[in-house]
Parts: sequence; structure tokens; C-alpha cells
Amino acid sequence: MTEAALEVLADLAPGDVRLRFAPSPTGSPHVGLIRTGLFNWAFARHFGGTLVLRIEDTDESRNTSDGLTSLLSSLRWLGIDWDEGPEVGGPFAPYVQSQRIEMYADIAARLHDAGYAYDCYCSQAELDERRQLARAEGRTSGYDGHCRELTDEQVGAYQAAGRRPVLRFRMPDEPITFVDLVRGNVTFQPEHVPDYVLVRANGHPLYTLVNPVDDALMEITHVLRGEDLLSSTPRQIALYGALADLGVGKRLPRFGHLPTVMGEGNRKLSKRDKGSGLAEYVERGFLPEALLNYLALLGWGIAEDRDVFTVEELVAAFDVRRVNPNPARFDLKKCESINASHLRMLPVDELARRLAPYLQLAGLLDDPPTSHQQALLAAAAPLVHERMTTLSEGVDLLRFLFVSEEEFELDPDDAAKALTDDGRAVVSASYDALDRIEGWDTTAIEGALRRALVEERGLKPRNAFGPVRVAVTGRRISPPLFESLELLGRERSLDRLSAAAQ
RNA sequence: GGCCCCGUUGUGUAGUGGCCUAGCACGCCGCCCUCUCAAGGCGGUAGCGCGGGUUCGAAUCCCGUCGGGGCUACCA
Repeated sequence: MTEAALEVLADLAPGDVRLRFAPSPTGSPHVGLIRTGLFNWAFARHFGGTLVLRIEDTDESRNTSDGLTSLLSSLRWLGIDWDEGPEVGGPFAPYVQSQRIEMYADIAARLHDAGYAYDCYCSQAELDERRQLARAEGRTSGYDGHCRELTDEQVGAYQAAGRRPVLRFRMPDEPITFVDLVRGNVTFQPEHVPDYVLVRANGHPLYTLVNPVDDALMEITHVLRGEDLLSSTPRQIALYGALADLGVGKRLPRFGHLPTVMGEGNRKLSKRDKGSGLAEYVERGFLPEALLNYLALLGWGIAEDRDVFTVEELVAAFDVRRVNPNPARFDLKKCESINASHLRMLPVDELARRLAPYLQLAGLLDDPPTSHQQALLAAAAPLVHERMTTLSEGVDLLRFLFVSEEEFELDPDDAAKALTDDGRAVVSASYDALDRIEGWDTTAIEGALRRALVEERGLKPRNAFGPVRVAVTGRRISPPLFESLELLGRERSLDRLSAAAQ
């Protein structure tokens, strides 16, 4: 155990560490959200602690019915697992906030009765007006404490007027300082953290209540979340104090605010930015471990001279205190490069296994594959191993091998460029040369083509094989030609050559 | 407006007073290799926001300033 780890742990035993990942079920997650989930996961796994998955769905308007399913399957795809939460249960169930409404109502009532929170009858219009005034005078523009000490007559008057109150938390009148795990000491003065709403007038609890309450109830020890939540931390700490008085919660969690993931320009990465949604990565055939690797690089690094690492290495080395507080810009190019590196790290048989579902999706492989397809894939995988950055590119490279002859077609653009009159003559000569050879292996094929095209026709190697490549693979970019021909087989190769020579 | 956070090449970072004429990776450019595309090898490009201090010496410490972001909701 390093000194740094002990500092982070405070007086906890490593295994007692409890973290949570608390997304809203809005569907396929955003990479910024995943980065947050990843850091919490890595932290928990590093210490052998517990990761809680909690679903924050108290804002009905932005949750979709299948959002939860999609979210959970995304996490599973990534390999981010949880010890307590939906589908696995746990001692603090339920883990979906919409199923915990009575608990919040109970705690809200107790907060109110104990004087930690009060009814506020201010109307939206009154609030707006006073806020504008405060702003004009250079004061904090939050709530001004108007309803803090209402008399019975005042309350009666408001109620008679038909007003329904919100429940507002009474902030203590003293500075709040905390040690942020990534930023160090942060202090807020009381006049800058106004009383805030816990429960809406319609009785619905807000994030401001529900999030700290669940953290307390679920005995969370460390909260790692986005920087955008930094300024709400003093409010939560104050609420935690009140909760502790009520006997809810054992200890104040330690907080760490992760740098914002930036998109184009000076904005936070949003759904509109390309590369922001996980679904895209799944479709394009990124490796989950590569995506996790890249996302970890957004604010963290394993070593100064290395940026490709496995998930196991990430877990072993992860240290929140080494997280950089600077906002990090999401760079798809770098992400692709990391993915390509991971692809190359895969043993070829594993590469073939990962490629299979993508080939099946493209209709090129049976499910399950025939033994012939299996063998073909095993033989072809080494040819594309170093030629792709994503698995879907592998599909494009291998299509010519798996496609049926009826469905095989030439890329129109590539055909127009390569199969000119001269090009067709080259294809025709290739046909003749290959038709005559005895065996059908890479060496024989290469020998025959070099003799026919380079030696006899005097073509430069660079130019000689282009038309043949297009005729046989349908594209100007392909795996190595001679190996491709061998795998395609004599009959199919010659058929394609003769078709293209016409 | 107020408060809080942040500021090293295009991007992500290393750097915690001398090892920094600032390292690494991605990108970009060029060359080599080469049946295409990659991969690989070699080389190049570009940075400490600015201004003052402190010090023999500052990317590193202090002050100021500028810039960016977040919050300032009956969103989260």
C-alpha cells in the first residue's frame, strides 16, 4: 500500500471502499459519462472495494423506457461491472431512485421537522425579480432567504392564496471547506451558497435531495464525478451534516471532481459532437478495452512514456490523485490510434473471434460459421491484422473472400480507374498465366504473375498488380494480393479474372 | 454581475527551483521499405497565456492581469 493510497483511503480499510456510479437512464451512454463510470470502477477495483450502480431517474421527462436496458447492456459491453445495483441487487436495494420515493418523502419530512429545511412560498416571478435585483447590485443571485422565518400568519396568508410550498434546505452560516481528491482544498463562503430546493411544490424530490440521501444511505465513501458538480458540493456536505444528525449515513464521503470532457470548440462534449455516443464505437468495431484505455487518458496517464495499456494495468495503477484537473478535449484520432494498437496486441485467433460478429452482421458469415468459413477466417485474419483501425474496416477488407459469387461486385469507382483497356489486358494476361500453373499457393501465384506482367510485359510492379487486385477483390485497397488469391481459390479467382477481362 | 475551477506544441500529457537549448504519445509533413493499404524504421513541424516580482537560477514560488469553463433552476 502506497502512502498516496493511504491518504486517499483516510482511515478506511481498502476493501471497505464504496463507490457509486449514478447515471440517468437516457439510453446509450455518452463517452463523458463512461469516463466517469470508468474512474469509479477502476478506483473500486483497485482497492478491492464495492461499486454501486444507482439509477437516477427522478426527472421523468428525460428518461426513456428502454433507456435502462440500453445503459446496462452498454456497461456490460464495456466490461464495467457492478457489485450492487439493478439486476444484481444488494443490501441497499432498490437501486433505482423512482422506486425509493417513499424514503425520500420520509427524510424530507424529518428534515423539515428538525428545522434543517423549511417551506418556501415564493413564486417564480418573485424569485426572478429579486434575483435580477441582486445581480444588478453585484450580489450572489441565488435565493435570498425570504421564507426562512415566516410567521404563522404569513404562512396562513400564502396558503389561503393557494400557494404550494417547495421544501428548501437551510444552509448553515459558516464557510465550507473540503479536500477535493483531484483539486486539493476548496472553500466556499456561506453568502455564496444560498438555500436550495429539495422538494418541488408538486412533491417530487429533486436531485439535490435524492443524490446525497442515497449516498448516505448506501454508505458511499468516495464520490468521483464531473467537474460541473463541484459547486454543488458544499450544499451536499451541509445536507450530509443534517442527515447525520437524523441518524442517516455513517460518514461524509470524500469527493473528487473529474475534468470535463470537451468537444469541438470550447464546449463540453455533447450528443451532437461526432464520436460522443457509445453506440458509434460499438458499430464501428472498437474494442471495449481500447475505448476504456483512451477514456482513461482523458485526465489520467499510466506513465510518462506509455499510453497503451490493458484494463488490468489500469486497475493496478489507477490513482485519483494523479488525475489532472484540466479539461480534456476528446480526440477521435487518438482514440482510433489506441484502438489500432489494441487490435494489433490481440492474438490472431482472438482477432478472428472478434471479427466474426461483424462479418455476421454484414451477412458474410453464417451464425454459427461453417467449418469452412471458420478455417477461411483463421487463415485470413493475419492478413488484415495490421491493416485496420476498427473491426468494421476488417469487414470491408475481407468482404471479397466471404461474399458469394452472385453477390460479388466491383467498386464502381475503383473499377473505372483500374480496369481501363490496358488494365483489362493485364487482367487477361494474368488469367492466362494463372490458368497454366500447377499448384495453387502464394509462391506459385506470385511467380506466375511476376513473370507474366513484370518480366514479359515490362510493367513496374507498382502498376502491374492494380488491375488484378480490383478484378479479384473488387477494390484498390485489399489484403496482400497473392495470399488473397490463394485463399480465394483457383476457380473463383479465375472466374473473377475472366469476368473483369471482358 | 457574483462565486468556484482551470491555463505546457493542433490534441492528450511529463514536468513540484538547476537533470529543460522543455520529454513522450497522437496528428501533420518528408524520406526509407513495399504488389495496394497498413504496419515498421528514420527525420521534421509546433508549446510553458501575458506582465511584474523573489532567486545566482523559474514552466516550476508570489502578486497582478488576461483567457476559457462550471455553477448561480421547483435540471442533473
